[in-house]
Amino acid sequence: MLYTENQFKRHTITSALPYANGPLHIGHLAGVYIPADIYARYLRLCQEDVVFIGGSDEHGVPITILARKEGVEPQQIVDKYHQIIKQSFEDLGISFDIYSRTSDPVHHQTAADFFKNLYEKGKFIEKTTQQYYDEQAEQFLADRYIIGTCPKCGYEQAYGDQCEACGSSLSPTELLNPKSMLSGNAPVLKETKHWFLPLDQYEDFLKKWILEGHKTDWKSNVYGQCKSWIDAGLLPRAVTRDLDWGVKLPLPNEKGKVLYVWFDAPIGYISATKIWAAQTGKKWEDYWKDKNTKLVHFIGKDNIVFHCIIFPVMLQADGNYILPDNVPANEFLNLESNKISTSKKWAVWLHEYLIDFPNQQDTLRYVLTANAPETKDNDFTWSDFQAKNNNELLAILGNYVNRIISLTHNYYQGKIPAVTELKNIDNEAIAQIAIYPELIGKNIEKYHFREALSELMNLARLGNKYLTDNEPWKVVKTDPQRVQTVMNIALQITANLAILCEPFLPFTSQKLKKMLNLGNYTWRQAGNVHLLKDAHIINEAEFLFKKIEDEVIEKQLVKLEEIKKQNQLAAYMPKPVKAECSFDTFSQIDIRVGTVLACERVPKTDKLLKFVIDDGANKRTIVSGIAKSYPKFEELVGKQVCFIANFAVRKLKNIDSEGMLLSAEDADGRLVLITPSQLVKNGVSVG
RNA sequence: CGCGGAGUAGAGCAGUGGUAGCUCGUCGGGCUCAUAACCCGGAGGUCGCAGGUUCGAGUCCUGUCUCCGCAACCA
Repeated sequence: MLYTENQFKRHTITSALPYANGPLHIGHLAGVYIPADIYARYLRLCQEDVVFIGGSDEHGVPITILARKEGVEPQQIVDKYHQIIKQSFEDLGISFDIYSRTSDPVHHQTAADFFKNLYEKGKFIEKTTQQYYDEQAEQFLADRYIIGTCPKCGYEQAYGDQCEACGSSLSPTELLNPKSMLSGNAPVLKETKHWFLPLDQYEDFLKKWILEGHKTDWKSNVYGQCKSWIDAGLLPRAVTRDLDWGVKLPLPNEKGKVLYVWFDAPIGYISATKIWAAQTGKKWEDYWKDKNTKLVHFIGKDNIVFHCIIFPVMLQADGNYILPDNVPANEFLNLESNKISTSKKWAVWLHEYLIDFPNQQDTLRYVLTANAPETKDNDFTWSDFQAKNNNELLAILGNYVNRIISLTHNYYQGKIPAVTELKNIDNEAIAQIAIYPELIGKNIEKYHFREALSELMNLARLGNKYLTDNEPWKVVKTDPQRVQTVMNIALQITANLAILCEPFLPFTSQKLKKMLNLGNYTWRQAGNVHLLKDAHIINEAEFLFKKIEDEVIEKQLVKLEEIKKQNQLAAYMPKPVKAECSFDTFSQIDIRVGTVLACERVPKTDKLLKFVIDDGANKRTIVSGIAKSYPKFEELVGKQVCFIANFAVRKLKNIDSEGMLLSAEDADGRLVLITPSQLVKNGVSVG
């Protein structure tokens, strides 16, 4: 039984299938899986009939490219990441009823059947087009895998779909001198036949269903995005690809073609349901073809068009399926002000988090829920992570539980005391407690998870205030009867917290129930002060949360700093070669080797070091601006360096500098002195 | 002038016409059962900018700047 209007018998909850070409990061969790998990856990606590589906998306071109790069079969790539991803979900407590994968035979069969069915009903249009083909790699090329010269700005590294230098969108045939990224050869145009889903024929359906039907209940970002697509006019969209990795096209005489990954991926939701139903003795059709089933897709904003336009059109074309009731897409989560990026490794990886923060899953779940990008892109920072753990989770919730349990053991040896007499202040607290299940539940049902979590914390705040207002530690000396009542209610609040925190903080809920010896209650059974019976025995207190110290956060920040540096190095592009220079011009410069005799900082400067160099004949002073790159400059003494010997003397900070040290500037701006690879005589020339 | 979303206290976020709110931080006080945690109170914002509609605008309209995402074979 739910709080908001509910005409549904059961719920099918899907979460976007993560692409199996890399591990999961906090962006995935915050955007999709935590909200979906809260929703699923909540509905189960409300005793609703729920199936919560996840799985790996294992097809598509990037996986074949990655496999080629690593010299393995695509199957090995997806096996590897499927395992890692699945494990991360389990460890984080994402309570999928099934976590499947699109390489599963049941999925291949389901997707092929789905296509064949639409094909036989004449729902597709066939078109033959010219497309670039790499003869050496023996495959057709996706736009992104063709590089050439941009016809608009002349940039030589433009992609087949877009020039990153001037920003204009391109089609591969516009590129001058196109080259395949696979072999480096020039691709050739070749005819190929594909099947298209005529989205344009469904415009009226989409207008009615989304623009009229979901104007108020869908989130503004989702609705706006759909409206924009529909208003712009939809075009037929290819549902097949020339590729050998994916679901084979179930038509005779059509070798080397597979279903477009976006056609097959959402069918993964259906095939996963089939597998789950077979394992549990349910009927999968109930969850996909019964009007009394509520279908909800949890996704990130990049996926809106596929879940709101394309997949619904597929379902509608079939005609027997239900459509999603809602698609609560989240915006994106940034990390320390920068976009999370798998390729740039700018991410907090879940499998690493679990090692660095063992048994602290709920801290991450809490932080990502409290700061979820529900209405706009939000930022994850480690200092915020620390603050939310220490000052909210631990201080408000963890500490409340701890003070109550400790007091119960101190005063009553762990036995729940009976209520003696209720005063106004108690009745007020009881009335407050009663509103929470509905308050939190309604927010969850409206997909306001951030708000729901904040209300949960308010219940803990209520407990803290109730305890402070009643001061049992004082009253116990004069009126022990009164303390029994206060402690009983305070304990009942703790029991309510144990139940109501389950969707958000499942590990904490588990621990808390164990501490209280609390049985399994449904959501509806919470909200009152009769959860713990008189004289019921509770267990010893244990900490729910661990304080996170500065050093731990510092370590994470250093890790990110390191990644930033590596990215800078990786992104380095050599500068264009300078204009031609004659040998005569070059030989006017006298470059020599010398040994550093002394080296010291020039006072009141940031960058300057003063060197004394043995140039074979004399000592010479050279001032060089490399101090930032050599914090341990004293270690340079004794090293051989190269310098320009015939520059005119130049005054720097009132020191005569007799030459210039040669150094290479690394991609990150660090200066590295040039030094002979073997010991040579001081004063010899370099040329 | 492609489309969509967003710009509100130091930070992170609510708020779709009627005296500007929440969490954290900060300052002051109280308490001492509790992982220096808890409770109370204060300070702090001309709601990106400029116009307009209205008795009244963060909220509606127009323009403008900035950030993010998407642009249909990047899955």
